[in-house]
Parts: sequence; C-alpha cells; structure tokens
Amino acid sequence: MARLGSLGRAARELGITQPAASGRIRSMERQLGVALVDRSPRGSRLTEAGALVTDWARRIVEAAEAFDAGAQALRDRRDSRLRVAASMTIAEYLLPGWLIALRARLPDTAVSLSAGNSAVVAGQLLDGRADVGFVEGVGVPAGLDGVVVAQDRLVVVVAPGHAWARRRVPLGAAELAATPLILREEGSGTRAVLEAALGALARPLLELSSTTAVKSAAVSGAGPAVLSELAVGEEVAARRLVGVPVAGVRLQRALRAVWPVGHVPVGPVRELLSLTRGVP
Amino acid sequence: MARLGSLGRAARELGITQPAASGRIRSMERQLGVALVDRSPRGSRLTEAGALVTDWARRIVEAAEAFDAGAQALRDRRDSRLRVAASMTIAEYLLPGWLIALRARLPDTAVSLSAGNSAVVAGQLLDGRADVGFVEGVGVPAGLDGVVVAQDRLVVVVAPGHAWARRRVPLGAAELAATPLILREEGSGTRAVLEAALGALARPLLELSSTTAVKSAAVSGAGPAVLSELAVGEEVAARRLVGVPVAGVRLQRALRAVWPVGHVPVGPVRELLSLTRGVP
DNA sequence: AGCACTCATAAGCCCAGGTTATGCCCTCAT
DNA sequence: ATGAGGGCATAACCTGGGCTTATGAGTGCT
Repeated sequence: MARLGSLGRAARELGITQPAASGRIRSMERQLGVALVDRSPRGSRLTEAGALVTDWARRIVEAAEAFDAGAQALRDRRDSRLRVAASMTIAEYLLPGWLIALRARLPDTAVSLSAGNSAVVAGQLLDGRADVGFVEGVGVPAGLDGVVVAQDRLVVVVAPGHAWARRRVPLGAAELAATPLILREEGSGTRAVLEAALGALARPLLELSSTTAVKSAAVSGAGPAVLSELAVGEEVAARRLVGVPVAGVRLQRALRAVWPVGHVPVGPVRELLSLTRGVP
Repeated sequence: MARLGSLGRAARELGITQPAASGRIRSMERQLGVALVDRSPRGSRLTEAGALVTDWARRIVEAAEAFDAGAQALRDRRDSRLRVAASMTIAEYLLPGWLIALRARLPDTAVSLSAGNSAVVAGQLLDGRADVGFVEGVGVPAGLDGVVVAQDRLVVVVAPGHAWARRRVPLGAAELAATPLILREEGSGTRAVLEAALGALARPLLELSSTTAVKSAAVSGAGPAVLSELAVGEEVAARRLVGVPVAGVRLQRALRAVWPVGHVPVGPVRELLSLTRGVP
C-alpha cells in the first residue's frame, strides 16, 4: 500500500476488494483513535503512525512466515527432496530462517524436518532417512562428516531485579559453579557444555524440561540461568533479561552440519549449507 | 498446556472450553500431518513436533504483544500519565519492548507515544506535550537534558549474492565513500551520521523514503546499504543480508533519552529510563 | 463397581470479514 | 463548464471458522 499509493491497488494485489481493505484500515483506525493513512481523491499515503504500525505489523508477519516455513517442513513428510534432521535448538531458532532463504533460491524443493538429539540425528542420517543433519555439541558423531556452521555462545542471564544484573566484575568459573542455577534436566546439550566447562556444578535451583521453561523461570526472577545466546536474544534486547559478564570459562559450542562419511553435499544440501556459510 | 498437563485445563486458563481447544489442536494436526500432542486418558503432553511448533508460535505471539504495546500507546492519547515522544528508529525497534517491560512494572500507567524527528520531539517536550523523549543523533537539542541509553551502530549490508558478501578484508572509508549506496533521502538521521563520518558520499544508487524500503532493496540485491544494526538484526541472522566488515570509520550514534532542562526524571519516567539502563 | 478425570464428537449459534452494488468527491482533459 | 475516471465510503447480504453446550467413551484410582 505504501508502495502502490492507493488502497484499491493494494487491495487488488492482496486478492481482496477495495471495500474490504478500506474497512479494515478504518476499523483499525477506530480502535486506535489515530489516522493511519492520509486519504485523498488521488490516492492515499501512510501517516507517521501508519508507518509505525506497518513496521510493527511486519514483524508479526515475518514471525508468521518463519512459522509457516517450519510448519511446511513438518508437513512435507513424503516426496520431499531434502530431508533435514536437526537438534532442537537449531530447529527452533535457526532453521526457519534458513528455510525461508532456501525457498527463495529453490522454490520447488520440498523440505522435510525432523527434530531430535544428536544420536537421533546421526541415526537418521546413517539409515538414509535424512539427507543432512544439524547438531550442537563438542564433536561429530561417529560415521559422519561435518562442518561448523556457527558458534553458539552460552550466556548467564538474570532478571533485571537480580543483584547480578548490576554486576560489572565478571563472574569466575568457581563462583558460577558454586551458584545454584536454573537448568535443563540432566542430559541436555546445553547442560552438558556447562558441566564440561565448569567440572562439577552446584545442585540446580530448578530443573526444567525445556529451554522455554528455563527462560520464563529466569524472566520471572527465580534465579540465574545459563542459556544459548540464540534463545535469549529477544529477552536481552528488551531487557526482560540481563546478561552477566563471565570470565575464564569457555561457554561455547559449535553448531555443525553433518552428513554420512563420503556423501559429499551436492544439490539442495549444498545449497542449504551455503546459506549457513558452512560450505565444505 | 505444556505447563498444565491437560488440554482441558489449558482451555480453561485461556477462557475457552475444552472442545474448542481440542478442535483447534486437532485441525492443526490435520493440516500438518503430524501429531502435536500425545493424548492419554490421564492428560496430554507435547510431542517433539508440538514443542517445536509451540516455540515458533510463541515468537508470533511475542511480535503480536509488541504490536499491541505499541498500538496501546498510540491509542491512549488523553489521560495518559506518561507521554513519550520518540524518533522513528527508536519507536520502531526499541520502544515496544520497553513498553512491555514497563507494563510489567507499572500495570496501571497509561502510556502514549508520538513519533517524529529530533526537532519534533524537542518541541513536544518544551511545550509540555510530552514527558520524556528519545532521540538519535550527535547531540542533545537545546533546552533539554539527556542521557545516553544505547549506542546504535550502522552496518554496511549486502545481499548474500553480492561480491562484498564474501569479503574478508575490511572496507575503508575511501572505498565506502566512493561506492554508490542505497540510502534514505537527504535529511534522515542515518544518512547524516554516514555523511559526517565519511565527508562526501558518492551519488546514491537509490534514494528511498523509509528504512524498510532501503532494507528490501538491499535484500533483493539492488546493492549495498547502510542501516542501523537494529533494523537488520533479523535479516543478518537469517542470512538474507550479510554484514560487510568496515574499518577506520566511526559508524556509531548515541541513542539518548531527553527531558526539559531541570525536570529531573521521577515517577514513570524514571521507571522507564531504568528499563533502558539510562538512569541519570 | 463406581467415580473422576481425560479427550472426542455432534449439533447449533454468532459474528468477523468478505463480496457486490452503489454513491460521492475530486481532478483533469476536452 | 462539463463529463469521464480514479479513489474512497457506505449499505446489504453471505459465508465459514470457531465458539458453545451436551454427550459419549476410555482409563485408572478407590
């Protein structure tokens, strides 16, 4: 609409009629009590408020597109030419974006996705039930080749009210290890990295079964949590969570694309890897 | 639902009935061809796919909440106890998050928002039509006091297909200044910073009237653009755009909270500033 | 066995949001 | 001036998604 200069044209482009578009804008304006478009007999133009609303709305649409890309991949079980198996963190935070980008390059390639931990991903690749996998962790599972596509940093976060939120002097390994934390249950990849980096951990403050649960516990002030940077980006930006500086601990893990030894990535797999910067 | 362990309970918490919730999940499962919840006579639990879908959906909900927070602020023209005036970039990318956080702390404080450039913001503050402002730029407008709440870095971005996308050796000031770029029109804050940092610029490749327009031109491969880090975070994460390393140029500007000289922030204003880390 | 909990199904209602059919207003070209 | 055309608003009607209530069926605890 901003691009086309008229409600009617915009409506046609969206496949609806002019009165429908007009009515929608109008009803939104009634709800907000603010004019969103300047109407004139020669066309319409967004107001400042309209531009603002448009941009906020765009973010919803983008989130919805990511959802849709993911949902498509869950749906396309059969007949898909690119079968991806990925660990939860990657499937949650990175894959939808990659799928959108991939769809732009290979519009006709049906992609299917299944999520599971490293062992499951490895199994699917070795069985030929997946063409490429993505795993997080310290090494490449046996029988697979791989390439690092990104680094995932773990961060210590607390709610803004917590004492550590104001902390400027970095936490050391000893102090972190001695503090009860909100953690995923035993066996999660994130927790494994943390244990590897710190040796022994204090008894957890809470043990929860999903990243999301850990995050909301931290947001509501239950205590400090250690989470992937990917998972808390939004919350940190909005200051619902605050990152605590840490020194002397290597809280990093590689995210890798993997495939069966010898299967050099070609075709759609290679295309996908090139999107993730991990072309072998 | 994950938290409550049963569809019926979840439904009640959402203010709908159990059949409604059940039907919705069921219809989504039909569309996706994947089970999202494991049902048992003793309750239900999310499957892996269900957890994935839940997380993707959560991001839509969060975007919608940000939209809503912004929309509320546009609506609450009268009777609002905290009137905020902000520049476009801040209103677009940062304020919704701050408003959500503020609502958590001061649930009963009605907030109103108006957007405009630095001069407009300053005018509203000096006229008493706003209680606090946020501006981007090099200095504090006359008659106002302020505090830096964040730094906004400008980044050079190109589509992944562009030659610069593979570039490892940083761009210098001279090369950047000599390259035709996609820019906002003369007079925009972003462009002013760029001109200040580089001196003269090459004739722009394109001049567009909104950040969004510049971004989509860059995404579609029209050429390199210079944009706020805030504006391209998503695109860079999804590799729809690639950041180009730059050296020897200070592409940074302060984001400031401002208020009339002498009006020390108290009450809701102070609360808002504390969320943005800029307590004076 | 019976109760208490779960989820599924069926039948009916409501309304948001669409469509078609107009009308009014402005501008521009004749 | 005046008629044509583009652009938005209004009115009346229709459809379907999504809700509700009412009920059934399976399971485990007492």
